[in-house]
Amino acid sequence: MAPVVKIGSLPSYIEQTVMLEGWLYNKRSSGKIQFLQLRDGTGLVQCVAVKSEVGDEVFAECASLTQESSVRVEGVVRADERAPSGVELVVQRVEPVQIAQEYPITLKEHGVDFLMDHRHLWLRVPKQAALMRIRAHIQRAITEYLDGQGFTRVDPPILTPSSCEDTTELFQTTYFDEEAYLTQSGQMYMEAAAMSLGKVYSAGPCFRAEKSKTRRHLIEFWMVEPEMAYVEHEENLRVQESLVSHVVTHVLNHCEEELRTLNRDISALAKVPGTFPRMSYDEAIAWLQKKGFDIKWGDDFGAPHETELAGQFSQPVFIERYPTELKAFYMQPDPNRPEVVLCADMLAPEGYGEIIGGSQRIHDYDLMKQRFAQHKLPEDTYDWYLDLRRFGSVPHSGFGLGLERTVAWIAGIEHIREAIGFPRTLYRLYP
RNA sequence: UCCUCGAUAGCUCAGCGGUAGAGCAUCCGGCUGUUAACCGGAGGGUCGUAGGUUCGAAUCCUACUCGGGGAGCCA
Repeated sequence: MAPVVKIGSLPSYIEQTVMLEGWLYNKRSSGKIQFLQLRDGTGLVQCVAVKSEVGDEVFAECASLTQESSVRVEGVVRADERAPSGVELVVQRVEPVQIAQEYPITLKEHGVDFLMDHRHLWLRVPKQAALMRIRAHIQRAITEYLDGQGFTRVDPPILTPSSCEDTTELFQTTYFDEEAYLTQSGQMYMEAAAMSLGKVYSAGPCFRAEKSKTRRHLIEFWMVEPEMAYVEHEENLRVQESLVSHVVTHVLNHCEEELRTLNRDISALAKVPGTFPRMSYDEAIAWLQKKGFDIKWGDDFGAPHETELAGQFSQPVFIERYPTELKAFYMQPDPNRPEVVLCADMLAPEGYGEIIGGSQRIHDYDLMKQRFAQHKLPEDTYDWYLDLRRFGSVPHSGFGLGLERTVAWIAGIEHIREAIGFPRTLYRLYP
């Protein structure tokens, strides 16, 4: 019995007899020769069955295989310059595992709606598989980096009693006799954990019931939220640029094949690692005004503004110190200019928009209490959050990195929905 | 919520007032080096739903349903 090996490792089995276990990606045939394109999750290889060599029975078995049929194939590995991957398998024996019915996703074009309805099958095509691998590598690079920097992963709850901000965008559910909501951010819990462990992060799903229909939005998305005690604004930004640089470098080093499958412009990614450019909100407004945009100090940026701002740079850019009024209640005011907060958004280049939002948090009890009143937040549900300012409060900072936006940018895809296995988009809960 | 575009064969689309079409997929036949293989043949349709205009509607009008893209908001 020939050893079972993975397609990705075939180059080290030249002239040996091996068994492959996979699925038929495509088949081309003539009267007396068939080319079976087999995939197994590690790669794609062409298996050649010649009628005069394998005999009528095996040849007929090959002919019976339909697109996406599962099959074991035994044969001899052969180096061949005509093969895209440099190797082929000369078929000796095939063992159909299951003959697939007429497969819905052909090698031709399909519309978004159809593909989304068949997401469970769409994942099998090389491009989607490459995206899942890149996503996994990005997650690995993130946790590798943070773990290496002394962060401790702490998992916040998914079911929460109330929101971090306002409640209109929350998915409501019940918790026995109480109202409960699906989390839209683990940040407040991370602040609590940081007061115990110093540097912490979470990496998990967030849910926002926003009626957003754009290529940058998902209803359920994954966010990485580091939080650091005794860390102020400046260091917060350095951690962010260092993390993102590490992630991009990791993908460049580990996902060359996947990036090629996706036709990603690798030279653009290679320019990313390093120190990122910065603009203050003030500078950004002035720059936009000079460009002819009708915008004044105190206005928030829209998508066209962000695209224009990020378009100046080949690296992600920080836009920092936004007006206090525009930002979340927990953000620390700049001590020299209380009308702005010590925050920054990181905008990805090439028009991918915001991938990180972060800030230094308010650590003063009285100021936080005042913000609660201004934002009419119910003190009973947030009392534990105020406790963090009652018992050994320290300056601290953190940020949230949108995983799918980061994947979409690094992979160079058009739409964020392909950056997650089973996307939840507006009005789509299937499959 | 608003703006905008769309819905015709299993899929991608053409047809835009006068007999329902093509490519791919499927099935049959041919082909010993194919690369989304190719060549020949066959089957396949309540033209999203409901109403209206008209001698006649896939085509024009209205409403609805479902979906795409975008805005706001955000990661």
